[in-house]
Amino acid sequence: MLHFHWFYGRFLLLGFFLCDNPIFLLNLVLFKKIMSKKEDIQHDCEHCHSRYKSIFCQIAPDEVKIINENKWCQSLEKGQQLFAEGAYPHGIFCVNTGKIKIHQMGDEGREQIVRFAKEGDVVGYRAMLAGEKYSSSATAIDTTSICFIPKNVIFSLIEKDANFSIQLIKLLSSNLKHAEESILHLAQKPVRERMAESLLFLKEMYGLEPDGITMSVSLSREEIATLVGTATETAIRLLSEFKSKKLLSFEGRKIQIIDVPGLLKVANIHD
Amino acid sequence: MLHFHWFYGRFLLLGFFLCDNPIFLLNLVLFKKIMSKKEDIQHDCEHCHSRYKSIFCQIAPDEVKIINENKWCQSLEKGQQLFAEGAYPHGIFCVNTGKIKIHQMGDEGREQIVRFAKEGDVVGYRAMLAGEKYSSSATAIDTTSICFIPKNVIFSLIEKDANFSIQLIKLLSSNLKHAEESILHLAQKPVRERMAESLLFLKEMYGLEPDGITMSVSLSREEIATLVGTATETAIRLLSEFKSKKLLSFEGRKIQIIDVPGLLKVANIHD
DNA sequence: TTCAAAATATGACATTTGTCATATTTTCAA
DNA sequence: TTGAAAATATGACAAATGTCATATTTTGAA
Repeated sequence: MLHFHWFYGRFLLLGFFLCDNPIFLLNLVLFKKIMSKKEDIQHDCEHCHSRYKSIFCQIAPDEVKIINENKWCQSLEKGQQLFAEGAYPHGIFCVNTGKIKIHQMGDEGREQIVRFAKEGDVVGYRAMLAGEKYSSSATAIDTTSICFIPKNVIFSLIEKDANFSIQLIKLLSSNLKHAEESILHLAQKPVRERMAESLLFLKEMYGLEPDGITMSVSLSREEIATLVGTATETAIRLLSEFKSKKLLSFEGRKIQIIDVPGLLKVANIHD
Repeated sequence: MLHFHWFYGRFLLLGFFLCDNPIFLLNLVLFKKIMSKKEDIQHDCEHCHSRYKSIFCQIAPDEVKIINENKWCQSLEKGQQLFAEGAYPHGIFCVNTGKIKIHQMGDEGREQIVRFAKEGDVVGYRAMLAGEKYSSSATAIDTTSICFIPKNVIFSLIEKDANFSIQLIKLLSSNLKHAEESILHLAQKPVRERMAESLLFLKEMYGLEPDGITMSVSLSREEIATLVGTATETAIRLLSEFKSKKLLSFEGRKIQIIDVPGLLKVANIHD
């Protein structure tokens, strides 16, 4: 099953690569028919619950219709890659449900997580809008359902709807603000503070399970380390330390946040 | 003289603060008349040499005229602050000539440089476009001449000209790409590599003097440290090390780049 | 010019953090 | 179920980097 997904993913990327070339568009449509699985429900944008949380929240009904006719939905299993650093973007991905990490590969083959996405977020737009190759990869960190919207649809929307441009501008501005804050913290905060901060960030980003304490997102120690910007062993040690200090508890990858004020203190976050 | 500039800067910010309120617009005009110095030449956007290098390179002549009528030019001395973290933006600044650093203050009162701007670049747009307070400060690191364009002019340009929106989107995308690369490098590269990289970056950004080896930008050791993300002493030691290894030479703040391939090697940059 | 303040430089040392080795536990496919 | 591989955990140690003290040089205002 996983092998099938991997195989399918490769073909999908090939499909996107060809989709700027009109000769291959028919092939792509056929390809979709053949490769689409039952799980890949083609959602309806007009009634999409996550649209109202997204950059598409203000667009005209006509435009929603155009998107709906041109989009294509897909589901991803945990660990499946949506796109890879170095590939060419042919559209953007809207997250319907699930969780995505945006990550880059460092010189020594170590990964660095730079952003996350969840329901209502849009993924893969930076490179597409800039007209560049992807500078990061995107991978599902949970079962995820996404819709792909082709490049030309987005650019014609920018042409027609200044409000949509402003939404994109605000999104990029927000990303940039967070990135620059990360720069500041990576340069100046010790690992312990960054670890506490990252855990609180993940809690804010993905929220808690119905029990009110367990974090909804489940990451490996290595992934947590690549988010914090430290070695896996250091991340493990810090998590154990936080556990022994009763700031949190965990059972494998299920982390419970016990003491938010305590974590804020360790993270050196005041006001 | 410097005291006068500081004083003037405060009033300038006050002016911007009031300029959304129509009642104060007349006052602002008067204020400009009174406070403008001879050095603050009011340039003509239609013949502006740096416009063609900027996000305004493609806008219609009518729009250039509107900008020209609403803009206001100012010159800054080295060290003078353009805007401060926490203040509210009322427009954007276009750099005519000179050099600007964008920096944030860390918890322990240590500064972190997150971006630079030069001729043709635009400054202070992130916060303005996002409708937020400034998340960074901007300070001249050389004698600089800037033009201020009010918020409403920019937003009406976004409304009218989709191409201008795309320019802004590409600018933010480019900033975001660089910021995420910085995150990767701060998290994974040792200080020595980052120092070599930063020096090469400054050489690319601001170029060399006519002698072909001296860097045009002149920063204090402390500023270099806040760019690299390290302690001032470590920055000093690394510069001395590079000097003794004949990768560069310096006399105070004037740094000569001697061995670019050597620096690339230290920075661990291949291709 | 002169002098005090700031910037630069350098040594000694402490601390943080990463690396390597290895044990233990968990996971997952055969 | 079972066994191999992967993930987690922990100790010992090394390396990188920051901090503090202090000397030297440079800068800029009186």
